[in-house]
Amino acid sequence: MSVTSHDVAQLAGVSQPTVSRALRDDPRVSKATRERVRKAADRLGYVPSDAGRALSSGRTRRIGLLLTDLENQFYPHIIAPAFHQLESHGYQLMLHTEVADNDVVAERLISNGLDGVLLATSTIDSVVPLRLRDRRLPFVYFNRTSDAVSADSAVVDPTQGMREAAEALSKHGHRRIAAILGPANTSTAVNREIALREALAQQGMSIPARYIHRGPFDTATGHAGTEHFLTMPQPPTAIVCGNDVVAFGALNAARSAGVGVPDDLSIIGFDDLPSASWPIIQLTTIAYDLDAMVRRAADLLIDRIQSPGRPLEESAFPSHLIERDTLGTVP
Amino acid sequence: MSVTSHDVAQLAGVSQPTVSRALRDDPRVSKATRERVRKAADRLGYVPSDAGRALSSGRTRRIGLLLTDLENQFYPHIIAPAFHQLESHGYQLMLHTEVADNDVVAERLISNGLDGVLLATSTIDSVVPLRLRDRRLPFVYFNRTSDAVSADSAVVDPTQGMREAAEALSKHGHRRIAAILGPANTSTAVNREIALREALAQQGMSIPARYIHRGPFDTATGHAGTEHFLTMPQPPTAIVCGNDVVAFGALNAARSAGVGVPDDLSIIGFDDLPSASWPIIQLTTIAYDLDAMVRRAADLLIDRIQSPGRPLEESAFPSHLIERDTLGTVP
DNA sequence: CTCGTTATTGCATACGTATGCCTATACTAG
DNA sequence: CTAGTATAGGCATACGTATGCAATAACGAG
Repeated sequence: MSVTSHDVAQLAGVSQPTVSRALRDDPRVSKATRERVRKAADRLGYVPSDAGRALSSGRTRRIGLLLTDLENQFYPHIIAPAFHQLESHGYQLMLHTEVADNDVVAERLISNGLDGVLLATSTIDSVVPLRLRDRRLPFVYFNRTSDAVSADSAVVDPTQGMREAAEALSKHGHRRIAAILGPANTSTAVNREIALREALAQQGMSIPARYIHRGPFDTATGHAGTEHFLTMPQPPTAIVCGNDVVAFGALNAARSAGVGVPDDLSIIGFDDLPSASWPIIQLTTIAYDLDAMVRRAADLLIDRIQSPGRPLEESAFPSHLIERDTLGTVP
Repeated sequence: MSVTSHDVAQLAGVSQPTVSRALRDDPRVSKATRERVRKAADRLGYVPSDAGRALSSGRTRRIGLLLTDLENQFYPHIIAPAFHQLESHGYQLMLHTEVADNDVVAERLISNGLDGVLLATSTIDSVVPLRLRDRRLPFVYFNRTSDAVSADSAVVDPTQGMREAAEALSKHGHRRIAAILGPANTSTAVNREIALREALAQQGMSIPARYIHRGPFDTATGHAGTEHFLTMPQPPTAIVCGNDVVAFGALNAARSAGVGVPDDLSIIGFDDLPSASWPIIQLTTIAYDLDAMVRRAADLLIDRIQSPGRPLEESAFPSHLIERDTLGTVP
């Protein structure tokens, strides 16, 4: 049906292995033959089969990216740089998402014959890292980590950003501060909460339990949490959100409720997504170099694939506050 | 290294082909053996290799999705439903993006051994459809089409939406109407322009050349176009945008310039992305059922794979205007 | 008791590429 | 002139699964 390296070999008058070598610029084939093979391949429109390659070489030059869900506005900002960074190293990206059964995910990752996996999703209790380790399938934690299995990682260090946020909140006179946090079984949610509490403590403040709302990192969570806070007899004057997407939900809830931002309510995000700096949004948020973080994760993974024995590398990216229009002074 | 069907066969005391059949519920293997094989497979943690399967069966159960770029805010809304619809049919999704050389893209699609391709990107002059046709690789046009090669397609019919937009604009007293359109080599941009011009003509209006701005379907285009219009001695009172992402750019430009929307300027989008209906945005836009369109495209493709001979199916999804807060009355 | 059937399983092989090893040729050094 | 050494290419085979066909066993009918 389709044209194979054997067809090319026949046309060029060489053996199939020579075709394989010629087209991959193996030094063992002479310049003349290489040219002849190339010409034949072009003429037949030969395209090597990844499946054949994978089976024979044991490598696919494909890398999996595991996300919780694709709907989330945060993920495109991971997918794009990951795709390009991997592409520049000659790797292709395969998307995967969590499904109900954790083991099914692991099976898919394995059956795909991936050379490595970027885990951008792992909850603390996921079995995926275990399964991957058992298979000796290289992987890197991105954004989140899991204590169960150690691996290279690229994450944000929220301490500096949260410290600056706490200082700014204090300086603007905020005392009643709420937080809308991510799921308790994600390292990101936990780390940000810890950093936030410590930073507030240094300012002599704290968050009471009633000012805490938890949920997935999406707009619905931000919306629901903010709505809830606004019905309180003494609503908070500021809300620190688990990430920008949550903060967008908070902004929407405030607008719907007719509550002015930042006059009546201040909102702080985390991630500094491109849309956070849009003139119509101008979200005050904690920023870090997301693109660089993605690229680092990709590089770590490729490096790990090529030298499985090298020591673990855990890189944390610093964060800082970017003040825009959603943080105001308490009257 | 990894466990294969041979290992399972040995443990279960059967031949390798029997393992293959047993695990795929082939009726030719007895219930007893099937159970024995399953047990052995579980015990060894056997996971079949996609590469082996692909090579042997000629099918990969993988489908490619070709996009122009991953940065664009529009694409996540395609990727997610496509991913899930394909998954529900037992197919996996592979992302691909256009790169400088058109032929390189086609080669990748081919070498991947995909069972089919969703073309969400094809410019009118792309060679990709030609290459795919030559390889007998099934594909479906999504959103855009190309005249060079006919294939199943799922697209928006903008006529009704544009008609309603023109009526609404007219009713609100707009006479100076501008448009920020997509690239001239995309069918979407062309179709929307035609529909818009016809609809305006029915209202006795038209768009002068100086009120036309063209560029990629991104926020930068919307921003630049709007900035440009606003510097004119007689700026338009309304801008119809090629899609919502462009409209977001327009909103930003207006805000930056201190121009009120909709008091000084009305803006209309196209797509009705989830964020268009956010309280803090409230974009007036032309809507259609994007999710259904994606699912249709996926279904068409799978159907085409299974019955290559069936007649062509071109489905157009109707559109309509959704009035929100960015369309106002001219003073 | 024999023959035709059906139900199960195994055998052989194909899929397309990569790679270790051997061979043949040409070339260099002594 | 010979032995040693690159250099270039071919041969054989492996990778893991699926599948057409043959083989065996079990079984019932006559």
